[in-house]
Formats: sequence, structure tokens, C-alpha cells
Amino acid sequence: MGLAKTEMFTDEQNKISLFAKAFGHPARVAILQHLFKIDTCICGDLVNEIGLAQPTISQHLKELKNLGLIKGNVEGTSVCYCIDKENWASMKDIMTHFLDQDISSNNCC
Amino acid sequence: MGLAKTEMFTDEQNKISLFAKAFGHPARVAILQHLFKIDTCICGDLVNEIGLAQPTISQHLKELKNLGLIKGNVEGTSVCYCIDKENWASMKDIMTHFLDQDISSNNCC
DNA sequence: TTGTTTCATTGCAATATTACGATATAATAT
DNA sequence: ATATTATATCGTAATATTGCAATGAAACAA
Repeated sequence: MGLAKTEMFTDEQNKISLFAKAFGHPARVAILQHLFKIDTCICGDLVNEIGLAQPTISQHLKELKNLGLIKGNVEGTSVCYCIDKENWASMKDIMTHFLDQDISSNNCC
Repeated sequence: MGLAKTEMFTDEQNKISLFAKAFGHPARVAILQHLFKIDTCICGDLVNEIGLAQPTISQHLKELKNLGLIKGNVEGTSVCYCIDKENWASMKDIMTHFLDQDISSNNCC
């Protein structure tokens, strides 16, 4: 089907999978890493930095923006993007909680 | 296309996106959470716990196993699954490093 | 052997994702 | 006004993902 049955899962599980899905493409990972490194970044820089076409980058940026992980500010004809730190922090909390699960006992198999 | 151009990204970026993709479906998140909670788990229990059909669960388990995040042990007619803690830990290192990026300066926009 | 149980695999339909050319839009420059 | 620059959106082709019915395989039970 290609359609996840989200209604049978908890809000937390759905939230984790939505964030994870955003990181599920190397271009979006690269965009985020570049935004962290440069702190702020014009969209056009990302098109040069990463090797994908401009509409493709724009599409990836839109997904990240819809999730709230980045913000975009129009500056003349260009758009300045940066990490939304508050939302990044709360995303990090959720993901870290998921990754930090631990079990005391030994491996079963 | 539906095909990510992995060759234009770093190994780290591709690795992050592969792990993230595994967490990009709530059923796989639920499976992993259940394995952590129960420590060890028969495949059939997961089919009951989560509401998806047996072949669907089996498929999700296969993906997690291919990535090395879980292990499966045959026990008679059933199969016992559990987290591969070593691989989980190294995955966690990679993901945490990605999530923990920080910038000293203030928001740009 | 003949079922029975449990899980994996196959095949397929429905939907989602990725990528990009073409085009629209919006700000600025001349 | 017209051109230029930067980005967004649309449309579409190629591929991937999800879900499950049907079936296969493997261990066990009677």
C-alpha cells in the first residue's frame, strides 16, 4: 500500500517516525549539517554545496521547514535558512529518549 | 525517481539516513520499543502486540535485522528476537553525534 | 505419515518518495 | 517598464515503501 497505519500507534511512536523520516534522506542530513556548520545559509549555497538541482533542494527544505526543524527568512531575492533551535532541542529530547532505552539483562540470543 | 543519489554524500550522511529510515515507520519503532521492554520476544507476540498482519511484521523485522539492530534465534517452531546491543550502541553513537550538533551563536532568523 | 504451528517468502496493488524540467513568483537592478 | 536573480511550485517519470493474501518451509505433535 505504501501507507502507514498511523492510527494504531501511539503519538510518541508516530512522532519519532516522522522525525526519523526527515533524517531518512542523505540530502536532508547534509542540509542540516551544513546549516549547523555555517549557522545560517542562503538556499543557493545549499544547491552548490550539495549536488542536487534547485527544485530538489527546495523540496527537501520545505519538508524540514514543515516539520519545524528549520526556519527561512526572505532577504531580498534570496532566502536565508537556519536551524530552529527550540524545535531542534525538543526533537532531540524525543529521539534521545528513544535511543537511550536500555536493558539491564544480557542478550537473549 | 524515488532513488536517492547516495554517491554524492559522505559515508556518515548515508549511514545516518539508513538508520533514520529504519526508524521512519511507527511499526518498527513499536517493535524496537517492545523488544526493549520485554528484552526478548517471540515474533508471534509482536504480531499480537502490534495490529499488523504477520507477513507485514515479518517484513519489518527483516529490515531491522538486515541493519543489524536486532537478532533472531530459532527456537523450535518460533523465532525469538532481541536487540543487538552492540550494534545498537554504535548506531546510537552515530545518531547522537548528529543530533548533538550545536551552534554557539543565536538564531539568525 | 499427517497434521499443526510458526515464521518467511512471493506476488501484487496502493501509495509515497525522489528528482528535475518547465514555469511561476517576488524582489531588485537598470 | 524590462531584465535579472533567487526561490517556489507544478507536473511527471522512475523508483521505493507498505500491507496483505497466498503459499512455502521447518520444527514439532499425534
